[in-house]
Amino acid sequence: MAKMIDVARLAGVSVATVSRVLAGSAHVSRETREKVLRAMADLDYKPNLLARNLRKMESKTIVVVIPDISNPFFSDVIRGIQHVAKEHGYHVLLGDTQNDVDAEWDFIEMIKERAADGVILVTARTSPEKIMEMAQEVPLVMACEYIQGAELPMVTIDNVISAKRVVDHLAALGHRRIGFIAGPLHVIISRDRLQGFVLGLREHGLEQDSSLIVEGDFSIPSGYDQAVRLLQLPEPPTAIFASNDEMAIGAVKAVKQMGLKVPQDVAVVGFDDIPMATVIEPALTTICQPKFEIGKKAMEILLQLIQQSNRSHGHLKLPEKLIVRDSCGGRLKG
Amino acid sequence: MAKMIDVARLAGVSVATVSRVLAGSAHVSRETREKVLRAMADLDYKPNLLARNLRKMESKTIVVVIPDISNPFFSDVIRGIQHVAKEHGYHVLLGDTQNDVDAEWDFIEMIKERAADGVILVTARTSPEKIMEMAQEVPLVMACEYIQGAELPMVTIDNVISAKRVVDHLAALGHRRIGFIAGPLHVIISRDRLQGFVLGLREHGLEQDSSLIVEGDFSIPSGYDQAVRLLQLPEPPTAIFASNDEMAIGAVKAVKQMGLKVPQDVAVVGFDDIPMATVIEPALTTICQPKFEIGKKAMEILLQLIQQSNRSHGHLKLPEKLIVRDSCGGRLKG
DNA sequence: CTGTTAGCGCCTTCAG
DNA sequence: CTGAAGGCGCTAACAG
Repeated sequence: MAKMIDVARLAGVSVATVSRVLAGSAHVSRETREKVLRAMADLDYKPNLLARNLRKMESKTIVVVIPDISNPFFSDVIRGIQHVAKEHGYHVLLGDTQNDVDAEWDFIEMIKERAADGVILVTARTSPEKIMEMAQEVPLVMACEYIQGAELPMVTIDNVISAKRVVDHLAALGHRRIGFIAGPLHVIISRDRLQGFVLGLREHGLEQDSSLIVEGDFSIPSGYDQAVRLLQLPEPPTAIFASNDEMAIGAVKAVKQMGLKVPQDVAVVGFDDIPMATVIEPALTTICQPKFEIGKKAMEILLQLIQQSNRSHGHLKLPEKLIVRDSCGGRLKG
Repeated sequence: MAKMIDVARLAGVSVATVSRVLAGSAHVSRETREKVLRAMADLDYKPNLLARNLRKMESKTIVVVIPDISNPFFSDVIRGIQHVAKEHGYHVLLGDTQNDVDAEWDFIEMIKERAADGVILVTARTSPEKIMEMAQEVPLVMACEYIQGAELPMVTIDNVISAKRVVDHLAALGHRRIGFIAGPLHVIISRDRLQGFVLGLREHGLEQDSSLIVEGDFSIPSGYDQAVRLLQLPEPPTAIFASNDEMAIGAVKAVKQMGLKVPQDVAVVGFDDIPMATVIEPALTTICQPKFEIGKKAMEILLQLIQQSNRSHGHLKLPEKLIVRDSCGGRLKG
């Protein structure tokens, strides 16, 4: 593998000049540049990034920490991140934690080892304190998840408002008794969605029956189980709002299993708009998070953090969209 | 950020000794080791990987090149890769090409820039010649995809046999007129699956009507369109075998749309066993590739390639599984 | 516009 | 068992 000095010798210049050509510096005469370029081509020269990185004390790499790459929700976020990363010459290291807290922290610490220049957290099971402390020292951005009141860059949607919009939709359709399958309540976005749900209920003067609120774990089976619970109530709901699409899919299965129809007997709404939402029948009405945009924005902010030590970013909330498909039907009869 | 010399000074030893402790060398007395360890802890010392990598001329990073991270098929392969990578202290760089050939090549070339020690190709749109040439020079493994007759490590299933097994299954169920939706025929695994299909037909003495073979592009809409074509034939098939699950899902939609039932009127089989296959109704009978295992195996082989220059690996074929769900029903009536 | 030179932080002989 | 010293290949002052 040819190195810089080989190019320099072949072109009859110094390594500094070669380096300048590589950097696209303007302070090189056209003919010298061409000589160098030719020598590089002749030798099939590729700069050694290991050396460059050490010299510049940067890795041109960022880590994106996600709980589980198999979860389709994250792939669009990652695509957004990679899109911006690529434009700026950054590589994206995959930090799939498989829901392991230690793994999460290991990935974050890669920055201190200079194996990465920054980190985007799309999951945060580590304690908020540790994360906030780390964010003081290294470029760190949170996406999708966030920490309440934290002074660090976070890119999410407004989960409260989004959930409330679903209730608006359901109320407009005539539903007055709505069941809610919450996500695990120890994560903040689950609590936000619940809060938005309750807010909507109140605003539309709908029943607030605590037996209509159940808690799942974001999985299809838990959506199924909790939907069964709701449907077995003495006075079952006419609509079920699940806090993510997986649980909504489970709920649809439960409704069908009990011999009822979606949306005629029970309307179902999801959250996130994953690809599966269009495959299930009926296609799911759901909230679409701008996943790609969230990834892009998170990466853009991270870049700013890396370039200057500008720690002045706060919580950015991107607009979500309500996608109306078939799982809620038209207006309720009666 | 403390560096090695700081630790050395605090512990009253030389940098060489600190380096030895870091490497876990046995040639350090217990008390010296403890002194050093304490100094490292006191200073919160983290080795600078940039420097280490340059010195050892390695990046402890591998690139996994995939066509599209949003395609759920690949996430399990990546998980397998990451699982092994992690065990061996390697990082995984994401090479999502978005189906762009140039991007593919750029990721492969990262090895020459020493930004990665090896590459796993889960897609290969670059010319076989270029890839084979590159494989001579750098550690490279192919997974899922392969190049016919190439002398490089490849980990896949046997697509011919797998497809034949599907025909076996359908034939056993009594189907004699089977439609086949091929993948894009310029990719080899599509041709393999077609070949297996024809082989099965022949073996079971079934009709070989060329109008029963159509070509899609692995997408849901193409599966839908091609299924419609098959069903509109004067003598439509009683079963449709799609070359991947997405097309099978499209086919199921087409069947239903035409007022027919799966599996009663038309059986449908897919290929790959993606998560969606269990969500669609009826749940898809399909071929399950050992994706996680393929990823693991590919990474293990890559590691061997990196460690020794052992280029003696060939084409490894892992066993697939036929997953029987509901989309084929029981035996055909009559 | 071009060349010389001093490191970046670490690992690894080679001595002792 | 421990220390001294020479680079890995590149970039960025500093000179000229």
